[in-house]
Amino acid sequence: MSEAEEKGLRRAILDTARQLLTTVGYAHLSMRNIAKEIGYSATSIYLHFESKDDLVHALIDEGVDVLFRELSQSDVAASSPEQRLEAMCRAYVRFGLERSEYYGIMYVLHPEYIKRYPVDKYRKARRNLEIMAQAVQDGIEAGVFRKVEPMLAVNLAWAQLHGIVTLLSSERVDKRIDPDVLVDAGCRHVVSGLFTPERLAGRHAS
Amino acid sequence: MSEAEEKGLRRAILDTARQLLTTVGYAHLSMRNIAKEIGYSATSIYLHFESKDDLVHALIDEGVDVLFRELSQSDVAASSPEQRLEAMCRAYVRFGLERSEYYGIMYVLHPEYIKRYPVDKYRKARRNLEIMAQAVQDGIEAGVFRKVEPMLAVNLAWAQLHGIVTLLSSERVDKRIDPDVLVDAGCRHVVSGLFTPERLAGRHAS
DNA sequence: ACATTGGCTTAACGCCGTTATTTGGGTCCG
DNA sequence: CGGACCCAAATAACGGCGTTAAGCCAATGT
Repeated sequence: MSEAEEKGLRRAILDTARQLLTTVGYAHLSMRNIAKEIGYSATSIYLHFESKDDLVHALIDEGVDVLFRELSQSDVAASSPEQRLEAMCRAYVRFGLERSEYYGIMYVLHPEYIKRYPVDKYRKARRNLEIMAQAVQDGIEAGVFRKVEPMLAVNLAWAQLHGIVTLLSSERVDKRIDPDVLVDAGCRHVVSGLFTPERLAGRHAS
Repeated sequence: MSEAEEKGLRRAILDTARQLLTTVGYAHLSMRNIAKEIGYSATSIYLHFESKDDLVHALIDEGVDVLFRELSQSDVAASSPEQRLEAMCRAYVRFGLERSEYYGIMYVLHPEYIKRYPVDKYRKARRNLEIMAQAVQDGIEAGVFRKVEPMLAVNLAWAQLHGIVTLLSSERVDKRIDPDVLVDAGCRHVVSGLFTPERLAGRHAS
């Protein structure tokens, strides 16, 4: 429409698809309803994306950037390594719960539904773990964290946060559990699991 | 076929569906290919299940039972509360990775793809967390675990294990991370996160 | 011998992603 | 000016999906 004329159909398609992801979800995202929304025929989308997977890959790419930006902000906003790590954990969960249109296609969609995205994009996605790994590394060097393998520690942290995000957003967690409390416990659990025994002794102070 | 004649079509449908889940995955599980496999027309399935969701719910029900059985076995096989908990964590991950045909529909399939299953079945599914919560409770009473809310602790543990299972089985974890090492670290992390400071001091001994 | 049941089939509807074909207006060149 | 060409966009169509409606036919009961 107006948006299409200014910035091109490609941009309008992506925006409409992202909006449909939030309203109807991936399961009901179709080339035909994207097309109807922007007032074109479904096949016109194929002039800008070679397949639905290709379109979704482009959205994943955007999501990876958005997440990286939010992690970066949390990284610099906090001072000590452990505060930086915890801040990034909270940012990750917030992203997962609030930008679920991105999170779903980035990390939840099972690979059998979609072609893997190209190897070069993986490199970019990996930055989102590496920025957290750097905080772990810094914490180790500062003597606050135990001497662990940073990438292993970060993958474990990732699994914890990812588990929280997916269980909450798929509404599998019992209603008697307060989501905020769970998220809070998760983020602190991730950080305190890295503390040295000495640093751990004063845990209840934080 | 032969199986169908002995135990009824319903059983053959469930078995075929489960087998197709392992071979082609949920995304390509269809009423038509289940039917083709057992030599009936697709519409015959509707004589035994009112919908595809209904069929999958029946499989979820089976999966819940299988998981409960495996958790129970690990529960009694170990002695101390912390060993029981860790054994159940390992059993959970093993179930998630080895019986992924069940795990996918039980815990990964996004609710938008399938109708929620009935409330009474939720109760049964909750047993799988409650049996782990009991080990936490016992550990607290034995003075080995900190005084936490058992259901909160278990949901956090569940999130950790669920995250590990889903990231591994969707092949999102970097190949340089050894899956066994990750699982091992995860299970120990879950348990050690519950230890009292005193018990934690001797952590490296275990 | 006829009516009724019930297990099973085929036909069909409206979706889906995708490909092949056609339309139609604009642009460039002789 | 006229015709060749291009290209964005549309329509038609294919094979797949879950599901519903209608029909078939052998076994059963009376």
